[in-house]
Amino acid sequence: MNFDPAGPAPMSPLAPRDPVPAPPVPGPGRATMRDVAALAGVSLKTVSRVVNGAATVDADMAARVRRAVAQLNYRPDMTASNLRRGDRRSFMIGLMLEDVSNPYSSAIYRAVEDVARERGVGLLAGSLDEDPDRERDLAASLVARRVDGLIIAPAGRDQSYLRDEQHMGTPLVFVDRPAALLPADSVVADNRPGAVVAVRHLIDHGHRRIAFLGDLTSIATAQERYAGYRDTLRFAGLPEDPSLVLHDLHTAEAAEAAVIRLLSGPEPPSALFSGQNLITVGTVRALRACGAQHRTALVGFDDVPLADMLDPPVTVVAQDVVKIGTLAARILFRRMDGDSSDVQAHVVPVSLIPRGSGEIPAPE
Amino acid sequence: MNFDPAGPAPMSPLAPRDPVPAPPVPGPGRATMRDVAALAGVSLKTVSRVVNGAATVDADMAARVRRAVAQLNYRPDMTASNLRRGDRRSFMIGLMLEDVSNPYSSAIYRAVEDVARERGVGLLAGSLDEDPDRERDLAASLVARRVDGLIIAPAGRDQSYLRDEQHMGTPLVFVDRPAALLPADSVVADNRPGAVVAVRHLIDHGHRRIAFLGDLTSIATAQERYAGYRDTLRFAGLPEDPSLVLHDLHTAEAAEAAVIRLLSGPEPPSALFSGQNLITVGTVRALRACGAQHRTALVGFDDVPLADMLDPPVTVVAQDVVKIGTLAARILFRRMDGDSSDVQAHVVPVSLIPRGSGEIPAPE
DNA sequence: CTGAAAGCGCTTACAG
DNA sequence: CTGAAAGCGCTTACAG
Repeated sequence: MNFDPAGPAPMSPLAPRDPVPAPPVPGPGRATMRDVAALAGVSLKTVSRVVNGAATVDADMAARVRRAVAQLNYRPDMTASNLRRGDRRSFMIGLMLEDVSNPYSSAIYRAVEDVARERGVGLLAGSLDEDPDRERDLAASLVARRVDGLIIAPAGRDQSYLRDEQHMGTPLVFVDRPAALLPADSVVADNRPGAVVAVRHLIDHGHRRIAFLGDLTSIATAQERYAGYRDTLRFAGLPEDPSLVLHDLHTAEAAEAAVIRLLSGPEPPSALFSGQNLITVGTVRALRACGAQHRTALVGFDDVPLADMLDPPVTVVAQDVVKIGTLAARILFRRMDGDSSDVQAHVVPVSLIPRGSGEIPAPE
Repeated sequence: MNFDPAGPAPMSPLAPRDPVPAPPVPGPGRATMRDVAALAGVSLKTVSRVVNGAATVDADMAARVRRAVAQLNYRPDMTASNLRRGDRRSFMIGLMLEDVSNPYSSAIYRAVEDVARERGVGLLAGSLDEDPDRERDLAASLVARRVDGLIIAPAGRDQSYLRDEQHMGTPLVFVDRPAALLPADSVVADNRPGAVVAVRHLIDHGHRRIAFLGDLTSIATAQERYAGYRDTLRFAGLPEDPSLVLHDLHTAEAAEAAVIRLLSGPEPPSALFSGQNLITVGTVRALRACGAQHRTALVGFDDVPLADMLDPPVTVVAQDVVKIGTLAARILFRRMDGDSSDVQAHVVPVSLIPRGSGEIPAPE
């Protein structure tokens, strides 16, 4: 069967469709409060009162103002009112994330957005891509835009450059990773104990050769998870085999290649602990490529979409990302409201979700 | 084996850790250009020149200014300079998405961010959750913040409320879905032909009872994809069975429940066309729950992470999301740069990725 | 090359 | 209850 159905033919990319003869042409400039005042025959200040909903305005005047507002299509300029107002609040907060297109980052974004929206606060966000220079650039640009607070998943190993801004009164809350060389609130997952639970789970299923697949060693959470892995091996009296420790696997592709090499080696591990969601994805691909998915156990840190539908389903230690983002936002707003209590490091618990891959037993 | 390894004990949630005695206390107010000028013993205007990198400043004076800037920890206030500058540019654009935590939306965000970053432009973004009221609220708040342009994946069926803003000179570009009742540039996927390709693929594998699993009928892309489904059935001379057409499946959960009911019915379809990524996820779950994943064919619109690792791997018609976002951003900046050519509807092609689920043949 | 004056769009602080 | 004046932090347009 081979045919072309009715309906519009597929169009070439970028082809114009329905060209509109009249493009949007800028008309006259924007109306200001002055213009509204002139049209309504009142003072500028009266317009200001009406626009800001002050109760003490004569009903007649208010009506005239509203008519002028509608007629001129007047839109208040928040930017100008912020400048003059005493508190200088911009009603924007900055959000610095690893990569907005990563599910972890975007879940944080959404959680923060939901809290900010209740207060009429906008989000100005950007991705850092693990680049400390980008971190500093983005921070500077957010400060220049006078955000009222900053939520940061830091890329670099030193946030002391923010000290001055902090002393100027901009609250700072760190998510996912704590601040380095700067006292500031933070909300992070229970990384080290979470890794302990993951590795212990594998040991409990009889494994003694357990590989660690870690993210960039520059990342605090990667360090913590590795520490949990080592702690657990040591406590169980198992040797740490350096050939089973793979660091700096930042992408799914890097993890996939590294795990294929590992499994093709002379003494492959019987179990894998993956330190992060993209690494877990690459590891799943590698196991499949080697046909080892049913004999090599796997526990991943961070949940992965559709992990429960894979064969075998993937056991993970899951973070409560929404809780982390929501908590960070609440703390930030509390600080913006004047809370000056001691800085706190909040730790959000993780949970082991056994699904199958982590319960594969060690060969006798 | 059951033990507790060394290392820090798991902490209770929200427990304070490393309490810092000295909380961040706001110090003196922010330094202004006036303060810098006074300290450096020059005029305000000279400070302005130095800060903005004007070449025509005496080296000695410039050095004094720079020293004062460092000493006072002066940070330029972009918000104030924007107000005075002739062009009134805020160097921010607004981005209105369905849901930032959805992979489709966050991929658009990242693509737009990458283009905006090259120009030093920040992103002010928000989620609409298919709510037309939220769309209007967010648009109003972005306009009040004087964004230089707007990229919109609209939720409602009427964007004419933006006409005035458009005439005021704010460029508007629509992504994923075209603008309704407003002439504006748009960048959308090749929805209807993409659906044709998907359904034809199933027919080519012998299927005659093909179900349509669609998103909210209020969504333009859902309408287009449904139209493509109908076109293809009609052209193939197949009857459209209303019991096989399921609309308004907006979440994975809704899709899962509906597909389970469908498959448990008297005359289940032999193939499924899923109209969107979350629906595909729910459908995969439903097929698995019914044990039907190897006998019921499935083609999904939009790619799904790990779709290639499922059993069977899921055949999809994939959009080039990065291209859509990048193109929308480029068009917006071109408009901001003064391009006043005709409004265009850009269509980005989709591609069929056969992986297994779509190639399951019809029973005899 | 440098600076005093005026003003961006609005709100504050004060008189009437 | 209403409005004329001053000023938020900065840049423009103009003299020197």
